[in-house]
Amino acid sequence: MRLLQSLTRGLRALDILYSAEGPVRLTEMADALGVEKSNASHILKTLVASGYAVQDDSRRYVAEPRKEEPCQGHSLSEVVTCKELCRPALESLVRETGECAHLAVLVDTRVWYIDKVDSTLPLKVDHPIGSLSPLHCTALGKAFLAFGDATLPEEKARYTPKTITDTDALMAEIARTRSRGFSVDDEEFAPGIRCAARPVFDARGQMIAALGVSGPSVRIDDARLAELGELVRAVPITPIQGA
Amino acid sequence: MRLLQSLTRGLRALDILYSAEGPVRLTEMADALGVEKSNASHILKTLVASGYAVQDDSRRYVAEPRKEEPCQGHSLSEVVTCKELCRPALESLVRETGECAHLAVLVDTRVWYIDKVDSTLPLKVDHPIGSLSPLHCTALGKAFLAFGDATLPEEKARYTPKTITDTDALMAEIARTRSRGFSVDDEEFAPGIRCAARPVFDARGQMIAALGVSGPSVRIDDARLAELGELVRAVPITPIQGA
DNA sequence: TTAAAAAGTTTAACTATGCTAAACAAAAAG
DNA sequence: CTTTTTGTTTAGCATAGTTAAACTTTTTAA
Repeated sequence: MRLLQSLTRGLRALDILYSAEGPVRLTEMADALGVEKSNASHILKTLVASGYAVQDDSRRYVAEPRKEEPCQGHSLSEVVTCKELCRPALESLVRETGECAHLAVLVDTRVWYIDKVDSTLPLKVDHPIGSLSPLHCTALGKAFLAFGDATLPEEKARYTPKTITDTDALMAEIARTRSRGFSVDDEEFAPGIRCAARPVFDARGQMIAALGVSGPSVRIDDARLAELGELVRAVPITPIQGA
Repeated sequence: MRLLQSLTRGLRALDILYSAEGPVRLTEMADALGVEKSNASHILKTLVASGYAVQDDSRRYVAEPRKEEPCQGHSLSEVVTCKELCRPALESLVRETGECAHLAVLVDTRVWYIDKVDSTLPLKVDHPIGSLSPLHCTALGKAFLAFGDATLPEEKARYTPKTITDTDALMAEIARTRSRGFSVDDEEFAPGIRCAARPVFDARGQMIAALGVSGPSVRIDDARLAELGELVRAVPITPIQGA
């Protein structure tokens, strides 16, 4: 086995840049690597040319933060910020529709309810905050399937006669959701409950949450469900600042 | 300026590994770089030797995730797993003590309540799930200050006459908390409420959540508070698997 | 301001390094 | 078991990478 000297040294230089407090001088680097400064210069220039480092205005070198995936998913901080920014939207939806509104985020293969505003009517839906629901039979879950990067679960449990358990049928439903701009749940998770939901995006255009309105079927016929969908879709949300 | 060929190629190989879906075969890499496979082999071996990649059992290469900060904080998935694993502890504490139990995670400068089990008694504490509270005057927050990596907030608002707003006094309180093994809140956030809390750690030994029991002061004298603290500290929690 | 020193870049030239090619070894497929 | 594919090692030559020295630029000192 033949280890490549210049590559080994270059990677070592990268290590040094990563673990350094601040910017690193050429001479320091040459000393640290135990090579001539001309050589260190070539190494560092190569790191810069490959996008692994940058040279600041005082000619010192800094490691370029790896872009790859800044971390998969959203941080707790982003999620809470989103929750707080979506609150007014939830409240105004409840005011306008009389039905309750929910906010949820994607966690692996389920949605996690992180906020809600209750309906004031005596007959009402109540998914408690902190509860988790499946993706394939809830409006919030379908929003993640249609607009987020959730993957269709293999297992699709049946909760009601209306639950869509066929993969192809669900794919078609998701395609419809995309073109419509909002997702619906027509008594697919719990009998007597209908729901319409939309995606909420972060500053990078990544879906971070789903926001929905749900109520009892007795108050929500097809026309009303479409109306709720449009209202949910149109409700203004303060843009979430990039992290 | 002289750019180093083998270093440039090595960094390009790293890029390919980082952006690849799964593990990369030697031959693919050689093709992608436009070099002989023997050369690609040397490059990859060098990346491995420098700790930038690893070779799996089927001899394919994967980029080693940059260790530095594996990502700050916990993922939603870890948090929900923790919540579900802590549920039995919350329930058993409520059964044993008659008071209510809460679970919270750290979000920036506040704690976020993500689960609770209510007391069955008519006079009870109720921090709703989804709400956020400050660190310096709650038992859950103090647990993060003492056992987690929360930093002491500059602004320490006064909520009750007992709220500790002096930095030195709070530091002393945190030191006491560390040696005691659990934190307490003696009517520092809301009059008439006392609370005892403990940290919950993940597989890496990082604090992920705080778990506490709280009740009305009329039922909780100093001796009872110490007793609750010991109960909270001793309650068994299923270890959280590493991510 | 000027001179001296230090830090960084470029050039030149030699040889050790890192390529290609080919042989060898080890898995995987048939 | 044989064949094919994939990965590793070896050999040897050409060149990429090293050192050393010249040259620039920036910083420090006078």
